[in-house]
Amino acid sequence: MSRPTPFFIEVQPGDTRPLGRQIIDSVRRQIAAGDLPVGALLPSVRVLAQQLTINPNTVAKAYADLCSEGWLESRPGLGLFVAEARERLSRTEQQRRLDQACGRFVDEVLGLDFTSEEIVKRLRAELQPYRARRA
Amino acid sequence: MSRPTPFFIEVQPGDTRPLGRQIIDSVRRQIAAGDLPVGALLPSVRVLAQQLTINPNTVAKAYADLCSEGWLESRPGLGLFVAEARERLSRTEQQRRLDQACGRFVDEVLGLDFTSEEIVKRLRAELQPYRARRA
Amino acid sequence: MSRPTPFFIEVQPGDTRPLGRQIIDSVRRQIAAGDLPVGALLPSVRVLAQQLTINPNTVAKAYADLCSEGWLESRPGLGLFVAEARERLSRTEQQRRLDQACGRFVDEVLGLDFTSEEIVKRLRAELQPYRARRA
Amino acid sequence: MSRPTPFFIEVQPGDTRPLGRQIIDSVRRQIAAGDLPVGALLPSVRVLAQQLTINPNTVAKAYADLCSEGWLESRPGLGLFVAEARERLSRTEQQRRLDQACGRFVDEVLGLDFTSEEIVKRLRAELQPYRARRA
DNA sequence: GTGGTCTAGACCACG
DNA sequence: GTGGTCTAGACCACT
Repeated sequence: MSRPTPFFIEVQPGDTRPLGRQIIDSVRRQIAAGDLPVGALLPSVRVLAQQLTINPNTVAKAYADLCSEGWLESRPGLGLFVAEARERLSRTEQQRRLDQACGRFVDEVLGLDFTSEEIVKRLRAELQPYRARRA
Repeated sequence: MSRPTPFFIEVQPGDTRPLGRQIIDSVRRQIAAGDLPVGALLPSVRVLAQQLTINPNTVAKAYADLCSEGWLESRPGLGLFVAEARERLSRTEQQRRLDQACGRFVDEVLGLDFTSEEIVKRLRAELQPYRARRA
Repeated sequence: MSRPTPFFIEVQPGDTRPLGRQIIDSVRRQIAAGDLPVGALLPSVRVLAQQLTINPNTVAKAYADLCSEGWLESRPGLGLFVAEARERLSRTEQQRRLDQACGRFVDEVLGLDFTSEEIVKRLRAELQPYRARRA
Repeated sequence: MSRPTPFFIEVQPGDTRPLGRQIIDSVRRQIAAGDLPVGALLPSVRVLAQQLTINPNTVAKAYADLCSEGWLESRPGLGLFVAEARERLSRTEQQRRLDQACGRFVDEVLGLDFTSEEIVKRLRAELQPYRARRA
């Protein structure tokens, strides 16, 4: 019987993202980096809510989103587990999302005085840890 | 006697960004790409609003934001003009914004089945046209 | 459980500045003087609007400007907070703004019968309370 | 018979002040610095308007304001001349204007990372040329 | 409850 | 004609 994997999320005071987003992004990164292996059990809604001193509804909503995105799986009565990696989105949908992300990214860095190469280099560093799902 | 530079912007129905954001992003890209040269006169608030069939205040707000970001300059009674490029933000602030943009970008592409190289290649293509302000 | 810091702002009838400007200037001074510490929660848009008997949009606009200038930070659903101080503008941009402010100031005091020393003395007094961000 | 003193005003493209303000400020500075001596004849409204390629109404309005502030004097049929220096405003009114200018100035330099001494030093330099009216 | 966005229409200063 | 300010009221997402 697996106990919840040690699970670290902190709500950063300086972070302006909505709480739910912070949880989702954090879990996704930990899974993608391999820190949360497939089959790992996550802390329950109420435990995590208490730990972060936030509203349980916020946690439940974040978990639900992670399930519908295919990162987590709910086994009723047992809890939430990290799901097997699987292709969920069509190729064209994935391409669409990549395009959209690239567009937003460029909009955000447009006025900054960096060369394309500086930007790409910085981005590579950020991408580096997350190879788990592809290998 | 400078007439407004031909100026193309369309409000895409499928675009989820707020209207004002779409205007801001479009103008910034056209300036950064060199399509709107320094000193160019922009279409008036009322004209653009009518052209896009949106509320003039929405346009005015977008223009105002572009002014405070240093892309445009207002001449009372005359109109809005593309401003001289200048390095407005401190180096550390620029780095902070690049970091933040990279973080958001990775959060968006995390579950997609692309290699880092595929992602970087796609991004390079998106960045390609915008060298004006740096060269 | 932080309640909004007691927050005093009054719309002066004799003040010719736009309402939004009065709010912005007042908040900036209170932050710079240390009366509003980092992390302090500001009164909500609706509450302040009611307190000043002005339109909520006017307050929202002022708050938004303070955010984009880096004085405040928005946490969706929670409210607006005094942001960590950070050097946002480049040195040359800061110099540019100081030059511009000096120019405007001299234009305003030109014809008044004060010596430079009288003017400087008066200005020192005005500057005195605002050392918080620099010290 | 005095001919118009050589008189230099340029409308700066980078200057965002209204045209009328630019004229007023420029004339005041030239008088206060002693470059335009008492009794000097200014170029006529239509000449200056043509020289700057702006609307004569704008020039006329600027000249009228300079007259009502006591910097210029109109001798009907002859033209506009630099007026004798005289105290036009009450002491309390002068004090009120100085206070107001100091307030605005501080509002403009608040977020900049300069010490009071740096600011005062920069301002002294700007004030330096204008002693004519007080001596 | 919070802020964010958009619409609609008024009034002002500037040219 | 231009942009800038303010008011009024609607709808959305987040907590």
